[in-house]
Amino acid sequence: MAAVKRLTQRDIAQLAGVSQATVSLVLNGTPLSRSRIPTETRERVEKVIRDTGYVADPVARKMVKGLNRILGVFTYEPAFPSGQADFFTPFLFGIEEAAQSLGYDLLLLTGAGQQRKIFGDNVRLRLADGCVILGRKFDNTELARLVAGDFPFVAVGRRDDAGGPVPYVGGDYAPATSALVERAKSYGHRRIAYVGLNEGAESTVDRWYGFSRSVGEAELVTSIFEVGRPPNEVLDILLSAGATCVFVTELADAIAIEHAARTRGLSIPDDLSIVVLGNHIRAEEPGRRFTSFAIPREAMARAATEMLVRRVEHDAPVEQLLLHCEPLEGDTLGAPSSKIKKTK
Amino acid sequence: MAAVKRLTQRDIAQLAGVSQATVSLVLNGTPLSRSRIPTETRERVEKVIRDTGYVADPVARKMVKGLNRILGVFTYEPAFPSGQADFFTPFLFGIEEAAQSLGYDLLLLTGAGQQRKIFGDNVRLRLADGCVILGRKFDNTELARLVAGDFPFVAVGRRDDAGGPVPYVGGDYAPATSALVERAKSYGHRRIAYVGLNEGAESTVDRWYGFSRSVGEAELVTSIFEVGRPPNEVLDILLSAGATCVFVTELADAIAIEHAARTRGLSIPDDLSIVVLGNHIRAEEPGRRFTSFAIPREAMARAATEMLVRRVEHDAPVEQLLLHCEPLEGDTLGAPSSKIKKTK
DNA sequence: CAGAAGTGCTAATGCGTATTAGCAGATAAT
DNA sequence: ATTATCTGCTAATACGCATTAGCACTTCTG
Repeated sequence: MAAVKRLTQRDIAQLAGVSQATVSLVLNGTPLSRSRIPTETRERVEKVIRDTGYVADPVARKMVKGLNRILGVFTYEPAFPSGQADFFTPFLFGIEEAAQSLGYDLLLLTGAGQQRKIFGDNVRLRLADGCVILGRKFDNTELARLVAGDFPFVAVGRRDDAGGPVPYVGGDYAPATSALVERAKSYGHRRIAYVGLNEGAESTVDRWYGFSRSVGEAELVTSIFEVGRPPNEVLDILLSAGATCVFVTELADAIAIEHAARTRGLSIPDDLSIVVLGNHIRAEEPGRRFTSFAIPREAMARAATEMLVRRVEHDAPVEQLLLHCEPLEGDTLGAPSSKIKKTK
Repeated sequence: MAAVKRLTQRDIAQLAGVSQATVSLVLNGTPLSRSRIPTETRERVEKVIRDTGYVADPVARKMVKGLNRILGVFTYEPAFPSGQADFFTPFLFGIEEAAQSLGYDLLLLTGAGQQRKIFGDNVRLRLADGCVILGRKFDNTELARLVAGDFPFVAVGRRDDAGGPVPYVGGDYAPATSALVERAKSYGHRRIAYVGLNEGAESTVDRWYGFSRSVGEAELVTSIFEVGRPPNEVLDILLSAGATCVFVTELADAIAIEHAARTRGLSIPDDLSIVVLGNHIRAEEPGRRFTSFAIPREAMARAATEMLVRRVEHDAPVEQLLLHCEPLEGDTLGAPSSKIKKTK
């Protein structure tokens, strides 16, 4: 309706019959300077502020102070599309929760266009005091620039050095994977397979590292370093290699393999144990519950947010934190059937 | 680590032997003013910029330009908790999509505590250029203040006047409900019931309005204006009233009623048709698909965001938009069985 | 009763940029 | 030769706020 003219401190000052400086002092004066403003005046100003709903312009504030009590959230992939929703939602929830309790608002950076870049001509990121970065795969050039620069940020998920240590909070996938391997071995599995990528994103590498350091040479019977291959084909390879247990990085693959196996009349876990490395999708999925480990997404996001605030407020040094991933019992890992054992 | 002093245009100017104004003009002068700077000078400045890696401080830039290109998102209920997730996620997705394509970032207001108020002390809504408001039920006092004020906002969901017309984008529930009633009647239903609230939130009122204007006096055999009543009790009432078809506003109630009916050996839709007024939860729910209508949540959110930007950028007048809700075929609405027909 | 200390407030300044008005010199037009 | 136009640049200002120095006045101190 009326012109989109933002209220300024000058307007407030005029309404309250004081100067702009006084308004500013009322809003955020030090206890020292505050004591020089009598209660009467302060209340008069505060009333006008309340009545008008005035809030200091964060841009001007940022110009002079540097801080805004706003945290940026940058996601390399669009955050909400349904496909990604189950992946990002817990993170966003955790970030929101922590931000709220720390008194920060969230600036969701929409990535402006097709290419999501932190450093575009839209460096709007800097409006925030700092930034949480989400995504399966990061742009390493940008990460290096961030590390080199002086803008506070924290990554969710472990990141390799990028011209310096990257502050992050991640899931401790390697030991979690190792633990599952040990569990499989203690069940008697001696012919184990791996299906999934073994390089690329750090999270992938960590899983493979944890797996390979616990599996002996003799025990790893086959590995399929790709995702989304036709399940029957995968199953053929597994069976002909005599695998009694398969570790799968992607839940979707695990589901497909399990389905294929059942179709052939195989029993799980008797004829083939399946272990998934991380609960990628909602846990309440109906039907079979895969043996896996939990990824504490909300806790990771909360910790990352708190770490970020530490960096923003106290210029804290770079921290790197890996959170424990609890094993999920599930019902797809068991002792191999004696029949298969014999064929070995 | 130590706060390295950012390069400013003044530094660039000094290095290039020109004034700050010239640097600014080189960076973003109009073709008009640009033509007044000889190539030689421009290239000298550009070289310095390239060599130093200077980037204009976006904060200062915004300061002088006025708008922040930020849209606020205010939700009356916390947005992310899993219970609400299915309700809010499509909206957030739509908002994000539209904001992105329009070049806006999103400021998620974290609501800071238990009571969510727009005009609280620490709600810094006004950081944004405008605001999208989400929620099942609004605070009418606040809405009135918003309407009276000059802060651009758009509500998602129809809203009654609050001291003036409220700009909104909603779902057109009344005709969608009417259409389902007509469909039921054309199947031969003459004894129809209604289960759900009929007053309160606008969306509720619209459903009841659409229902009651299409159902004749004689056809409405009973109505239960409450939610969450024990399903067996509800079913008793429906059956003793001789209803052949029941309209339910809450999916949860519909599920409960359907379950109770099946338990008693009733067949749906033969013995009892069930119509749900709106797909409140994810459509891909396994099992029975209720006859209902689709709520175009993403489209609503997109339209609301676009409307908001229109208001922010061009000071556009208040608009009110209701989007069509497509009927969902489902399999819980069919012709009443002749047996029941006879009992009538 | 002079000086010190305290009180209540404001003018002035700077943050880094975009933008406008306009200056000095050169060239063209009359 | 005088004015008009163009060229190449810069000074000055505004954006909205936080912050410092300090003014005018009152009250206390010795």
